[in-house]
Amino acid sequence: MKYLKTFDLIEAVVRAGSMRKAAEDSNLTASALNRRIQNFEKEFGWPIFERLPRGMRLNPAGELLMQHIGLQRTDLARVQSQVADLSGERRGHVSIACSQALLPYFMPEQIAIYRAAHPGVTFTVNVRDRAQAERDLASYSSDLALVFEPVHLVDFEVLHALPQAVHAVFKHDCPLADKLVLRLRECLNHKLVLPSAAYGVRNLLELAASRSGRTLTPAVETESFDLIRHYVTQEDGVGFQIPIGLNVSEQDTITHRPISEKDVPFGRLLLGQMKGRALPVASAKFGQQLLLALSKLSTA
Amino acid sequence: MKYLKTFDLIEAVVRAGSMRKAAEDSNLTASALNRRIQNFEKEFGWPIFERLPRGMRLNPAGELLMQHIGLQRTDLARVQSQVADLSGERRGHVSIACSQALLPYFMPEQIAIYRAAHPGVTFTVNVRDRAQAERDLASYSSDLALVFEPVHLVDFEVLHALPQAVHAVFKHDCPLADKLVLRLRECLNHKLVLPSAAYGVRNLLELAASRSGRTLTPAVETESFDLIRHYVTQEDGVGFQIPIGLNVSEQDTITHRPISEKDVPFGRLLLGQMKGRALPVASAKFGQQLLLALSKLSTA
DNA sequence: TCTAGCTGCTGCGTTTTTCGCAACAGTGAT
DNA sequence: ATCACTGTTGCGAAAAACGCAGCAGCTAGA
Repeated sequence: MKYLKTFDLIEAVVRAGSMRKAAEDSNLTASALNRRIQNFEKEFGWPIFERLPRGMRLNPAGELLMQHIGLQRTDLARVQSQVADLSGERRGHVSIACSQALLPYFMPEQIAIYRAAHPGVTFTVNVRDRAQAERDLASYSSDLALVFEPVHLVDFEVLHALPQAVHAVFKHDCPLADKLVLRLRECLNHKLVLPSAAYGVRNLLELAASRSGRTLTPAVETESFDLIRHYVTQEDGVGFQIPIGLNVSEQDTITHRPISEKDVPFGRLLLGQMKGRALPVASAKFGQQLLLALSKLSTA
Repeated sequence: MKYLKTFDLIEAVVRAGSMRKAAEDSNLTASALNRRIQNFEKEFGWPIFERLPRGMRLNPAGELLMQHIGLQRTDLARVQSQVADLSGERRGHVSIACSQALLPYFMPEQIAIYRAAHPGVTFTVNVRDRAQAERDLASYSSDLALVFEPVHLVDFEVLHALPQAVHAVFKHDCPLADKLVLRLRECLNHKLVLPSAAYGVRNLLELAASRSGRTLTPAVETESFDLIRHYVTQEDGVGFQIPIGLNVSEQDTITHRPISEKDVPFGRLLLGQMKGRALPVASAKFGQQLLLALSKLSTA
């Protein structure tokens, strides 16, 4: 869109931090870029950059304008997506921010299902912890979010909530495998492999432990859920995850059991979007598919 | 804003119904306008007008685009309003759709209060019935709505709800004035001056009448609340309104009494905005003022 | 302290885009 | 058939955007 070029240039300046660099990135001379920005500021009524000896930085007015630009872009994408949809062809792009637990099985399967029906739709999957995911929605850099136990919940419109028990993960020959439901104290006697503090599972465990007067002393602490699953096969440890990130096909090496709700409360896996925002067709439809899939999981 | 000129031209064509007329209105030649629209359609990817032998009309894609244009405009206004606000000066514009009952006393007073504090803020007051008011919000042609008993309530975010009893209005020497609270059947024996069917008061009365097996046969039916108030002084009739549109200063000529809630249920005067929309600063602040004023009324 | 290197900014000639004029093809009512 | 009206297009002129070169201001490093 040509009429959006000024906005592109403004963003280029923000990214580059100086006009001359931004001009190079945009295949323009600094003078032309300078004039465009100055003209825009004149029209807009206020300067949007503060001029520093080492370059340019957005001022508060500019920050507000960037929000507008983001909204404007995504809304145009939504319109074009809807138009494409009523023209018969389903095109578009879906960007979703989701927790790490969804990466191994759930999201690949869901995306494959959707793309089988609509090959013209492309996807961006952003791995975000629960706080970052909400910021993603607010800045329009993700259309949907599927996260475990989000933090703030302002501007987060919940489309579906799936309760998930925290599961303990261990080698299949671990004595813990004998029972169908575990108590927390049974697990704490083993070597602990825990996700780091930003994650919802860790949060739930910390709460539960402190309530029973104990502290968690992990042998291994990591941001990678993958590492948790694999480490317990090395050393006889116990990891913790939510079942949507676990699968039966691994049962030959590792297995998992839920921890009693009496010890660790259920967390909620939330599917949501920016409150009040009209999503592009592709994202809205994919959101509906996710909603259906999550509903099936909760009844199963 | 120059970069919005193409959108202005598109709107001009929609309004005029043909390019040549729109070109005149926009101080342009038809050829220049024609090219701009064609170029835009090319960039946009789809035609937005259908060409008829007698002019041009929006196609479905164009209708979607118009939504985007409306949103885009109002969001820019919001940003500029916010920027003006953080620059210290409170400028901006407030557009509000409201029921007729608010016109004589409530809105003038509230607007005067606000403008006394912020002389830079201008107002547009659109008189809309309860259905039109919601369409106004959805099309971004009004920021706020203050209406009695709205109909659909989709996309209508309620900021405050003020219960209002239906009041009977009559000359001060009417025998009805003897009691403090009236029953509906007492009023129906007089000549009725009723608002037309689009209004909430009429709706509540019709429901109440049919429930008691009676029908309303108005002597005068009108869209003007003003006329209702004044007609009852001519012929000894009974009109119906909500108290927020009535005032003590008229007590020398006409007076009013509430109708018992047993007969006619309370209606709700709703202050609201488009769901999920971020309002310009001036509109948001004025909405807060209205909210406060309505709260005082409900406790008084 | 001086210089090299970076910044944003501006006058001027050139290129690109847009515009106005006139003419053309198609439709519908008189 | 004529007339009025529509949208559309070729072409020269006006306007806007651009590139080049050079300006002043600041800072880090020799």
